[in-house]
Amino acid sequence: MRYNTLDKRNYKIPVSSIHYTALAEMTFVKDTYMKKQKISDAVIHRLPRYYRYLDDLYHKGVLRISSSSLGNKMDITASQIRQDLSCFGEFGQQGYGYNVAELRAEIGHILGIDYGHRLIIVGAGHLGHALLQNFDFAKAGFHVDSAFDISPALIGKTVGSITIRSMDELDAYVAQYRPDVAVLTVPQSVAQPLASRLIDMGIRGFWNFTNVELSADGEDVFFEDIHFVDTLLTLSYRISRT
Amino acid sequence: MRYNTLDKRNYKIPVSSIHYTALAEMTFVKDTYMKKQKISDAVIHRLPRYYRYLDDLYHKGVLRISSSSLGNKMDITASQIRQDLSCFGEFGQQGYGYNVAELRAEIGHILGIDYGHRLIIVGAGHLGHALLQNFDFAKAGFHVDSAFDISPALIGKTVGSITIRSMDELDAYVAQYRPDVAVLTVPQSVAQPLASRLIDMGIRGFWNFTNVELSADGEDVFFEDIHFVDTLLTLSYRISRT
DNA sequence: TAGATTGTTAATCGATTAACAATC
DNA sequence: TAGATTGTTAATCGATTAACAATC
Repeated sequence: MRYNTLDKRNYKIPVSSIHYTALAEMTFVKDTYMKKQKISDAVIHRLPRYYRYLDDLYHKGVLRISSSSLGNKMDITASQIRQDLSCFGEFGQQGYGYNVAELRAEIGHILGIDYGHRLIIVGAGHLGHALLQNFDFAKAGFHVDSAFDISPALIGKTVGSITIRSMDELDAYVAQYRPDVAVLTVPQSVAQPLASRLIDMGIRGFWNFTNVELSADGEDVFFEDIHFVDTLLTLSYRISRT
Repeated sequence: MRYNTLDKRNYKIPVSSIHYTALAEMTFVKDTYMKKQKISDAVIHRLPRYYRYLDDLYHKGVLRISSSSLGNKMDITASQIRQDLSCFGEFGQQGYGYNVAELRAEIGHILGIDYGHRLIIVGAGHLGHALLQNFDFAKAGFHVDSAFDISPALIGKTVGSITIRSMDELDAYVAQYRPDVAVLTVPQSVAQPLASRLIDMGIRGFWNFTNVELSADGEDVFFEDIHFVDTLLTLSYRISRT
């Protein structure tokens, strides 16, 4: 059922025969050689939103949906949905639309939700604490391995099922358990040196809650920044001119 | 010194003679009538980042900067910076560049940082609490007026200088003090009805930490969403394919 | 089957980058 | 002054939308 268009002559091979990671990065050209097909940031940033809407439909028991009715709900064009999805494969059926459960699973898979990523929380102050208490990491397919802080008042404390460890144990812990992602809920001043240290230890993903932009020279590292101030300023801009 | 190009013939009038709010929304056309010149979302979302970099330079004591050196720091083109700024006026000087303090102040002004916006925090659970404790609202030009919760365990408690009020007092409070923005740190299930209620009471800006998209039918209301799950899924996507 | 809806190609629209005259 | 750098117009690039043959 699921096929992927591979070259200009529309020669198709089953998606299942290609490793998924590779799929998003390549497309075949006429001579059947591979060539990188970059997925634009605009598309990538829409994927979680697609997932959110499909997950909602799924839990409401909706079985199928067309690009046009999904577009209505999401306030985007049906064309955009079909164009976006076509970056990753063919998930629909003419005359029918998309099977909600199937498309939800496919997009979840593209997002890596079923990969079993593990993360650590570095900085267990109010914000780190709030994430530990409230945030449903499993919803994004993540498992919280451990949390770290320098404060003696916090070390040893248990939040949910997680016991806060001393920062002194960080290096040994990362070396042994090799988490995929570090959540940075530390003061700004220590963010970059800490990130550099974690990168050296092999961590390649950062969920960065500090208000600084982090850098990793040359390495294959990804930062996802939550810039609270920036979003609040955007809101300030909008309400200031009406 | 600061002028704004107003029509196709490059007739210029001093920026100071136009009310700032209006400036971003209009441009003159040949017949000198006003016409809306929409500032694109792409530009708007870069403004806080410009502010952040300029604020940093300012605090480091840097007096002037050219678009090309700022572009180097920010990893964008000098063209883009000049193009973006030209939406709002002329802030530089040929052969010199931009005065850091002046440009910082101008962009701050465009963002409404000096407007004196007031906000309330609705939901004083872990996340609301963390924001009250840690977040420097003043940095974005906001003042926290009050916080609200339904939990008897929280009502009456003081966090920093803010005493948490009962949700029962919300309507009367908003009617009397008319805050500009509401921070929504409440459970998903109550987010939309609560937002609708606050919109009815005249609130037009929402800093939304719930994972649902809110709607305001027809009204002139702005939502700035912090979708934690979405950003974490974006990170998941990126680390899953390398 | 006929109607609906896909995936994809082509057309359009908008955003980014380059180039350059103006001028500090 | 000469060099540097702006603001702006033009060129390019990329993203969105429209259109439609394929087909369930």
